[in-house]
Amino acid sequence: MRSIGKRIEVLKIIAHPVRIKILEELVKGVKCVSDFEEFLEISQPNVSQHLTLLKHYGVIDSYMDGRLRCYFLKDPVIPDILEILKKDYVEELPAPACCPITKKGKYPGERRR
Amino acid sequence: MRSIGKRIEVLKIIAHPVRIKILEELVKGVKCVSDFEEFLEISQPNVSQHLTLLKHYGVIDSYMDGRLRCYFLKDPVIPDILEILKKDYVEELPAPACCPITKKGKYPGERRR
DNA sequence: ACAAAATATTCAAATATTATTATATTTGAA
DNA sequence: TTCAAATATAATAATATTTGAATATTTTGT
Repeated sequence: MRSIGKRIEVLKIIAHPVRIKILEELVKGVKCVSDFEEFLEISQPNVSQHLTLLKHYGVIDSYMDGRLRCYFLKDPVIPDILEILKKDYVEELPAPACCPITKKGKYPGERRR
Repeated sequence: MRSIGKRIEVLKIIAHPVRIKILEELVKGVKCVSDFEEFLEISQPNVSQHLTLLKHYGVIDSYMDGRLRCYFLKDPVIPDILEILKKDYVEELPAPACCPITKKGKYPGERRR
């Protein structure tokens, strides 16, 4: 299991529009570089760069299949993260009750912005 | 509800060790700046910068309570993300079966690294 | 062995992020 | 209304990220 620090690193790495798209494809199944090149609208070298980065952080892995390099998901956190990104949150969290006690002590004042 | 792009932005913003610590405190309840200053080992201006950033992206919100500025969680995605960061994943995702069909066609070759 | 297809690497430029330091603002109390 | 506590802002310097362009590598079929 990854340390909390490593998990935060992974979170940072996947928090990129192109890489999220890549991962959304990979949860559906294996894809090779030229498959991505087709539906992401970026250059082949850039596709490779993103894939290499994801692989370096252990998010995905790959194998050769003939001439094609096929990528697949490895880190089990990914499906959970993607699910949360799509989840329907209707409300904000409830605002806290007035004037909670912090370590600095409770103040009686009215709330202001 | 946020767009997918905005959600990815939020993901990126929270993917920082200090900001994760801040959020882990805030899921427990309201905290003011000097509370954070105490247990995060960073300067007061830096604490404010992280809090301001989180607030700017709508992750947290705040109110004045006397002299203290109190921060609290706003974005409902945060508890879910924090839960995932702590979740115990025992295994990697299963590797895909050999030689799936990609858009480029199925290759018969043996797998290689 | 050679050529072509598929993918990776390298480098540089542009941009973004981070933490530090110094300074400013805001608030309640005296 | 002045002072001090609490917090915010601004400017800077250091570092990291991102992309594009050019080039290199790897693999299979011939």
